[in-house]
Amino acid sequence: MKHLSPTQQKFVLHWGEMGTRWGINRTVAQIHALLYLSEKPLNAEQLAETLNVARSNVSTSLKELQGWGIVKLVHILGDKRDHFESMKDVWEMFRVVLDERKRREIDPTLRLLRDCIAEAAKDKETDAYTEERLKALRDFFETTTSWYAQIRQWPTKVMVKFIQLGDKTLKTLRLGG
Amino acid sequence: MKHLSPTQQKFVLHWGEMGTRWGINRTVAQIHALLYLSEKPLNAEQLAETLNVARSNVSTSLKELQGWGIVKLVHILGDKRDHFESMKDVWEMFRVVLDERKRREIDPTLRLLRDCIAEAAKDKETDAYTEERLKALRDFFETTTSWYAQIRQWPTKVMVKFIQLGDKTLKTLRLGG
DNA sequence: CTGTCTTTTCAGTATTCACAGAAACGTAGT
DNA sequence: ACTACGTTTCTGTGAATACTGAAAAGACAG
Repeated sequence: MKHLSPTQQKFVLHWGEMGTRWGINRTVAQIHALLYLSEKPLNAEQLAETLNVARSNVSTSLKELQGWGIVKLVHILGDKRDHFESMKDVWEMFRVVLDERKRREIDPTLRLLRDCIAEAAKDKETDAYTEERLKALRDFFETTTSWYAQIRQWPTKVMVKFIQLGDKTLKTLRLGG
Repeated sequence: MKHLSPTQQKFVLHWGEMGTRWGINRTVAQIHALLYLSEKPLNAEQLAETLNVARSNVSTSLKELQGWGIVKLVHILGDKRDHFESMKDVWEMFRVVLDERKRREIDPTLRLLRDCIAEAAKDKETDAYTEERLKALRDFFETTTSWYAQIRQWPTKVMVKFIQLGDKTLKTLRLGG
């Protein structure tokens, strides 16, 4: 690493930008991009040098990536420094990120919706229409998360096959059009 | 509106919080929450008062929500002020948001990946491994977006039925396990 | 136990982002 | 064209977030 080809730079910058759009710190996303493109695991110093950020910054970003579960610490023979590598299977990687976002964001939202609906049923302040809207939202999240919980277990190969069927599933499942 | 029930407040605050986690401005998300819960369209002043934010802020936030396509301007008979209402069908709402995020973020990413891959094939600086990783990412986005393009057209009813099948689709489609 | 190398924590600083308030602009009625 | 009401744009301010550099903590070899 250390100096990146223009192509690699372009990707790393873009990935960082995408990160910010989805609520991920730019540097965190850039480090992830770098590790994803790298055949060999990299250490904190290499990352800091390549991206021109402080090592402390790299350290916390790596912690965050490990927290997401898409980067892990590995050791290189004869080198006592920690090295890091990204998960390389794209499908698996997105599955892991989805799992985590579900756990951090969707599940709490579902809990809150249930609480709100229970409260709304009791108190007189909250009008019926609001209650109805909250229930609609809850139903949506319940339906989609339960679906996700099932299909996330499928092996990647099955998943890809399924996805590639696309529209055709409609006929096979006789869901009408 | 003007004063919200504690339940409504709880939801509006949470929705705002969720917004920030997904790269949406907090106030924008709160306004959306309010409109979603409200049976009647609201005007800018009502929103500003209820949320205690400046009208100018409401104005820009409403523009943003209209840009996303989940809030629209309506007129009330005998009132010349603009009123706004949120889309109420949750499935449709998420479909619209997904469409928009695809357009703004996924599509440009896909274009960039294709560019990078084309460049990588030519220049000697970018190693083969990087090229391979970029192709894996591109394949992922191509497969998933083309799937989405097909299923997004399904009527909500069909969609819900399909989702509720969950795991069962596997057997019916004979995709093995 | 000591010295060296590495990672982590922390406090201060910089940058980015959100917001308020004022001014400018638009529109419809008279 | 003027007025009244509403919307949008713009600039300065404040808050949140990201980042750096230094110090502390940890690991290991000798």
